Amino acid sequence: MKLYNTLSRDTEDFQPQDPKNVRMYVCGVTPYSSTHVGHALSYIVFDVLRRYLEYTGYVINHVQNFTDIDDKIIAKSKEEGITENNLTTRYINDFFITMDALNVKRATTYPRATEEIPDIIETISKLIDDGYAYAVGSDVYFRVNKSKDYGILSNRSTDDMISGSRIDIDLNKESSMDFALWKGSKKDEPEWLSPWGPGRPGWHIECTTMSTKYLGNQLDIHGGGMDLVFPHHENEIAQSEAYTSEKPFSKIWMHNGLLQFGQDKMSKSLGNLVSVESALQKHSADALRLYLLSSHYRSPLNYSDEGCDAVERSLQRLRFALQPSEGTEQNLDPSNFKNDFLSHMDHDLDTPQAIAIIFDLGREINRAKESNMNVQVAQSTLTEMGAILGLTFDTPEQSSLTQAAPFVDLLVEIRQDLRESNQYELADKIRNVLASHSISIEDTSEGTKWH
RNA sequence: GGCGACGUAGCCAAGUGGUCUAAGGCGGAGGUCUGCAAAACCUCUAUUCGGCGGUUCGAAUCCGCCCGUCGCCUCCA
Repeated sequence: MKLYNTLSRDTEDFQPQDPKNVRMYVCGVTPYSSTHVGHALSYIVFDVLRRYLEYTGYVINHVQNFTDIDDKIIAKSKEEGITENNLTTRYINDFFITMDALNVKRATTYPRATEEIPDIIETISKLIDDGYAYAVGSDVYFRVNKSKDYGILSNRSTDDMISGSRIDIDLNKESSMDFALWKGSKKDEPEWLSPWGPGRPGWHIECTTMSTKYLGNQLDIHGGGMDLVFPHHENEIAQSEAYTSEKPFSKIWMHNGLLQFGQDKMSKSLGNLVSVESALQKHSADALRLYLLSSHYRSPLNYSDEGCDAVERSLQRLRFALQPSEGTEQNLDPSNFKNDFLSHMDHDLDTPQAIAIIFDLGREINRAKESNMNVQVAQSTLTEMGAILGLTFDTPEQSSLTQAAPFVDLLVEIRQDLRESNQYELADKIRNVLASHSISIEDTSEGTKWH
């Protein structure tokens, strides 16, 4: 399998250190607001990567963190008058409920920064001992100048960064590039005891501690959104390689393109977020997933309800293709479709092309059904390919209809009687009335169906 | 100022130098089926890939310049 590596800016053959097991670390969320469709994109992409790697025989150790302490979390909990832990636990639960609803497989381990403080302190201590970090009062900073390769991931030089910097220069730091590993606590802030005084970990260091602790010094895949390349992942590389003295920290760095909304990026600061919860009220999980996978994972994608609606309509055709069929003529052989599907997945997770194959097979099945062919093998292949993309092909539940079902059945029955006595005007009236309640009628060779 | 991405049909969106007179989806037009529909299926819907040059036997794909859109450099998936 080939994967694009942000580090080399090129597509490379994927070869984990261990031929059977894959160590994958995916940057998780900072839990202080509802899970939005941008998160969904990122985690669905890595879910598909994982499903595909598992399909090809690898065992995946997938670690995903929660950075459950930072400035935003502190501010939000103050605003709501609850503890930081209450706030983050609420949104971590929201995250799990959302991911389950999207059929995203659970990671192997979900470490939380606040539960790893002793290890984080140990990591920082070693960095200080080795000369990579220094304390100023109760703050600790990483000494960027000591990292010769700094900028290797985001392809920028420290000189450029300093000259174009929008950050106010902090006089405590040796260099404006240095970043905080430990932040001494201010008034009314949560704090943990440390050799440098009470405080909390800075952003970045938790990932170094957790990834090395749960996956070892070198990862096979490290992933996250494109917006994490700088400074987060750049700083992780600097810290981690300084800490372990091993390079590279991760063999492959994968970054998904960011979801746009209208003209802008969807982001917390712009406040143009669409929560997954609200998206799932309008669209099925399959439709949302298929929509997000319909453009390549490294391209930006513009989220729209219209786009999801279009995908929902297209899904209906696939669901139809999977309905049981009694064909007895020769088998439809799906092996070419499967081979094409897999070769597109092999090519840097080319889900748009893979999806095109799924639609090709769906059409082929429907065509074969009409000529009474046996399509069972082809149908199970279609289901299998869908499963690699995390699609269930489940028919969306119309829960509001279950109570009305006996009445709809009755109307359909009456309509059938009317049709048999050629009273089409009344029959069509029933159909129109049902249609106005979003219930559609289909007269098939096996009787009338409604949904 | 630095780094990077993208510009393909009415819309969304692939495209791994030659099988690209460019996948797939939505929408649209016509047809088969049907009492009529719906669904499904069939046919059609970009001789052309922002513009201009260049490399090559050959470019949507590589290189340069220009125009336009966006992202990162500050919290972010």
